[in-house]
Amino acid sequence: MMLEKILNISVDCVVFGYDITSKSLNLLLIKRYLESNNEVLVDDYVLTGYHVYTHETLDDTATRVLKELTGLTNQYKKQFKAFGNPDRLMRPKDIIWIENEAFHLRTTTIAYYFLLKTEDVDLTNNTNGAAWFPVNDLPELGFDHKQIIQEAYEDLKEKCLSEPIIFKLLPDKFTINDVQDLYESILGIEIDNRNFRRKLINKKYIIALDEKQVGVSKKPAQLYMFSKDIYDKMFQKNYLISI
Amino acid sequence: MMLEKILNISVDCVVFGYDITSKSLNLLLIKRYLESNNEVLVDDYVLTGYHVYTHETLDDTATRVLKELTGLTNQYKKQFKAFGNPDRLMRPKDIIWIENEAFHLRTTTIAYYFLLKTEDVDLTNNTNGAAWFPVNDLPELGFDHKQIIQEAYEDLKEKCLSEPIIFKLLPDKFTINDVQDLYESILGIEIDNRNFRRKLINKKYIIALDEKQVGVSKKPAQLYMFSKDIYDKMFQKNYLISI
DNA sequence: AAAACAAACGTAACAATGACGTTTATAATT
DNA sequence: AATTATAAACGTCATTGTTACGTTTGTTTT
Repeated sequence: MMLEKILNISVDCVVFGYDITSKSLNLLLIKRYLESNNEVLVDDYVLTGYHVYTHETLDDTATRVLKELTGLTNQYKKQFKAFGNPDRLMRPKDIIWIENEAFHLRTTTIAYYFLLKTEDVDLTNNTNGAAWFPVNDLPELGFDHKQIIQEAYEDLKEKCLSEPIIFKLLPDKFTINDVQDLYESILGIEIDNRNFRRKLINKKYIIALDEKQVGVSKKPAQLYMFSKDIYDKMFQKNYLISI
Repeated sequence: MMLEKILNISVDCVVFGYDITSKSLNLLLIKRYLESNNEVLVDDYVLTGYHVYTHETLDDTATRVLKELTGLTNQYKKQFKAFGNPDRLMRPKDIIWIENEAFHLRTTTIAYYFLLKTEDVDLTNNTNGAAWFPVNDLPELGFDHKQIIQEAYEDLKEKCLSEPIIFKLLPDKFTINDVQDLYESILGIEIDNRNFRRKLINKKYIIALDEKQVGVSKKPAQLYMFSKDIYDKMFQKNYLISI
């Protein structure tokens, strides 16, 4: 018998974290493990997510989910797509009873991604098996979360070319090479350091600080910061049509 | 008494249509009018939309909604955002009864936009008061549809700069000036015709036909077509970082 | 034949990018 | 204290893409 389905809405969060030390762009995933009668039913990783409380906005839900997992608030957040295929049954065995009728629970998820620094997240007291994985070396993933991650990553690749969101992944003070390393990690390309350096230094919103790197055993690099104020002020749409 | 809300999912469609004759970018909206005891309760326009059938994908729903309104299929379609504030009560007076408990129906909508030609839509037999409105001269809008339209338009403005979606709004055969007029309509800017012309003509995927305009009382313009095949083949990501 | 119109052409100035050699500042090593 | 390794920083040149604008060409209307 084919059961009717009722709709449910959740939010899933793709949490990107950059580890500046290892120059690795990572994803925060949650371990899922279920066994019954010595048989392993589920053994994989999933995104963090939760259903939408009735009085929350979708953004509220995403913010809450991130906070519960990492303790962090005020991180860069972007809603990038809704996934709602009819076969998205989060718990296929579960049946909901309404008015003596049985329903499957069909879950549509609104997917967000976050950009933050791995060093800002403390996983030591974490009880749900959360762990970081490099985006290019992910474990087995549950549900359709592989696809969700893929689409989030594509969106990130595109957006980082035209908007200064890259600085959400970096500490407040960074070197030019930090930025280059990050672009190379995200895009999987190599960039000429001399040209990239000149390009960034000439931007008015990339501000040289009175500080240099400390604790390095070579010439310490100049530290810079990104000024969102200046960026926003000087940024007028130039409408470059590049089709 | 504050009722609990239950969740519902719908799809709303922002239908952009370009009228090449009047050079106007339009939106297809539906008249909403309700009165009771000679009192006008609702008198405005809304987007077309419908709730998601349980066995449909979200894309299916959008396709169905467009077909029911215009008869058209295979038009350019893009899911651009989900809107799900808790105060989105589509029919505030309506109450749903489940297990002898009363619920408000909270509707989350997955918003799509379509790009097509007004001339492809036949509204003469239409019964639901659908009509075209220039994007810059919209009537009073119901629900939060003004915001949804605004965000769709922003997305379109951005996307048309980097992807050749503009040709979805034009007939198969067009002049260079047609393309320029459309860009000027969408972006609200003026473009130097000579440079724009050269730029486009030099693209390998803008193909000159063996035809010229007919029925014009001046020098007939060369007709062109857009080759998606060539575009896709020659388009390799160049990763231009332009922050 | 002349006027009107818009497509099409040419060229110069400028800005952005990319490739690559050279110089400079610092820390570790000897 | 001198040397060396390293990477930041600088300079130059070629190429490409964009913008501005004067000029020419082809067609239709009068």
